[in-house]
Amino acid sequence: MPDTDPASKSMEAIVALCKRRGFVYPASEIYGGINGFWDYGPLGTALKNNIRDHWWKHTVECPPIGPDGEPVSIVGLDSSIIQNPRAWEASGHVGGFSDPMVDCTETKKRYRADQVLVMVSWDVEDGSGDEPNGAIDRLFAFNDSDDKSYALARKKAEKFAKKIGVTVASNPTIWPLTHAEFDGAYQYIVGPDTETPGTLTEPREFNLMFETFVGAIRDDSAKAYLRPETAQGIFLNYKNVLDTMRVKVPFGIAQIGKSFRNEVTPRNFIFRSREFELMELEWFCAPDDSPKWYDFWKHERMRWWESLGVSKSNLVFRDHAEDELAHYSKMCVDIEYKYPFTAPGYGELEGVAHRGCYDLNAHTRGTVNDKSGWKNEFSNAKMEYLDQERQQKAREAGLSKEEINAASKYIPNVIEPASGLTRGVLVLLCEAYTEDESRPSKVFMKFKPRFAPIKAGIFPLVNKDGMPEVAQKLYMGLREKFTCQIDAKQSIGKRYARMDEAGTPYCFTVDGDTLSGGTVTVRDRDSQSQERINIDQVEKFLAEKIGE
RNA sequence: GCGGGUGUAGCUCAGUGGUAGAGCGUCACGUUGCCAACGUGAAUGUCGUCGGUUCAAAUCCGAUCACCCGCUCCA
Repeated sequence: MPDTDPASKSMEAIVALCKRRGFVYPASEIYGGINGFWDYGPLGTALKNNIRDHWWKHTVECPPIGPDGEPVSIVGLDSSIIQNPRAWEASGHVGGFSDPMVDCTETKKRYRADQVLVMVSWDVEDGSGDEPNGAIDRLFAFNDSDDKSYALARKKAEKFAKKIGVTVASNPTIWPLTHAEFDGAYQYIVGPDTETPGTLTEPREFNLMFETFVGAIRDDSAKAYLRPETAQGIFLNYKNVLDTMRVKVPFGIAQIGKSFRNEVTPRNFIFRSREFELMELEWFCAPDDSPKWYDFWKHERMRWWESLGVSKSNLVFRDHAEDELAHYSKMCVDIEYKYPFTAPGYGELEGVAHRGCYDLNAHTRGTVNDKSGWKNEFSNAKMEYLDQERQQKAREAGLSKEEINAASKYIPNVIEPASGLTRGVLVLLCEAYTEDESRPSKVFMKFKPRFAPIKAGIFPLVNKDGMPEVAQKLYMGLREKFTCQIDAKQSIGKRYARMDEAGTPYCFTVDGDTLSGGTVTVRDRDSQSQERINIDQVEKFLAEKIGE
């Protein structure tokens, strides 16, 4: 029985197979590659498209039944990668997406500048008050919301205070490292994990958005950004969709597309790359309905991943703690997969976020982004929604005009299931990779038939006695409906082995009995067992297996 | 961004200063009677890249790029 636990699989072996069989290549490899970018080969592209099409079908074309028993309403969109840069100011990405970082030159540790606090040891009980005390030229930094780090800094401060004959206040003043008072005073600051002052660098900006220039002139007025997520394109078109598509809240807008993040450290094959593909659904609903929909999409999305053939035991939910929520998010849960490089732990595959009314509000004129401080004086969109069903009910209930408005006018809340398509590819590759010493290829890719890049191999057992002609005829009939390959070269075993590594679920072999009795053998990839079926039944057989 | 490791054919790797190699894979021809069979033949390399030392560099030195591992980061 082959082992299905990702913990037992080698990432290097999976990467090697991906290269060898044409799933994934390093981008611009003949020039030495480029960090954080990958090209999808013929089989990888097919696998990616199969996952993408499955998502689109189950999200847009044939969406699930909602919690109230009614089919949910979702429309598709394909927005531009480059948008007006003000969109990214409003969304908070230009300000909030670039966290200033400080490095410790001694310990080589890196901290987010806004998460480092400094104990201002001027505030000692020697009566100096707020006046800087020249005798005390050492400030002790620690990590925000880390009690141990605070205790350590305090201990260091007390030791130093004792040396110079003062005591530290029981409740010392604490300022963030980003406080203007510390400009040019870094030589006095002792980092959270060191004893010597002056090892922290000035905060440095790490903007994760790729910049480009629109038009021929490369100045700041022409600066634009490659989108770091597809979601904003949906929010920018929310009004357009509402005005033209006869949709009403609750409804969803779905989009699949490339996104770009200038990651500090791309790592782990295609898990964290700088160019990747997202499948995002923005679900708009009334604020008081939002918990119901959050819960619905959370479980719906897990069901969807399971429908790809991913083992339940390799998937988990992980609810975000309050302090790790993004600036826009009220609640967030990740669906995580047990990747070989995270096992026995799990790594992110999809996030389902409750974004509240943050995004629609952010694109409304007059809104001030609470993270970046950017004031929106450019948008001309009003995002408030009039819920006429609620309005009608409120009227019938005989409520006052104010009460009717309160009940029926709102900025919709957003539930966002956002998954990485390219991470889905990685998950299926890891999930399918199965070592089996007993077979010639030593390894096979156990894709669920529906997602396999190649659905069937068609082989004449030997290249004579009319078998190639019969195989060719079978192939010509099948190729219009299924991606399949005919192969008459070399030994039959070698052909099976090749198909095992490509993850082709079924191989049909034309042999002597085909010529006399009209049957072919079907070789099953996973069990390696064979059965005979009538050559006329091959198409039906495949259709049934792939539909499962 | 920091530290460690690796880089030679499509893959796995050998080759420690003196003519660029093996196994597997790929391709062609022959053969074939169900799991990488066999025979014959062929293609595939600026030894990651750039520079230095040397009569001579895959090999020694420096830089750089990419990948892997550990930190860091991941709205």
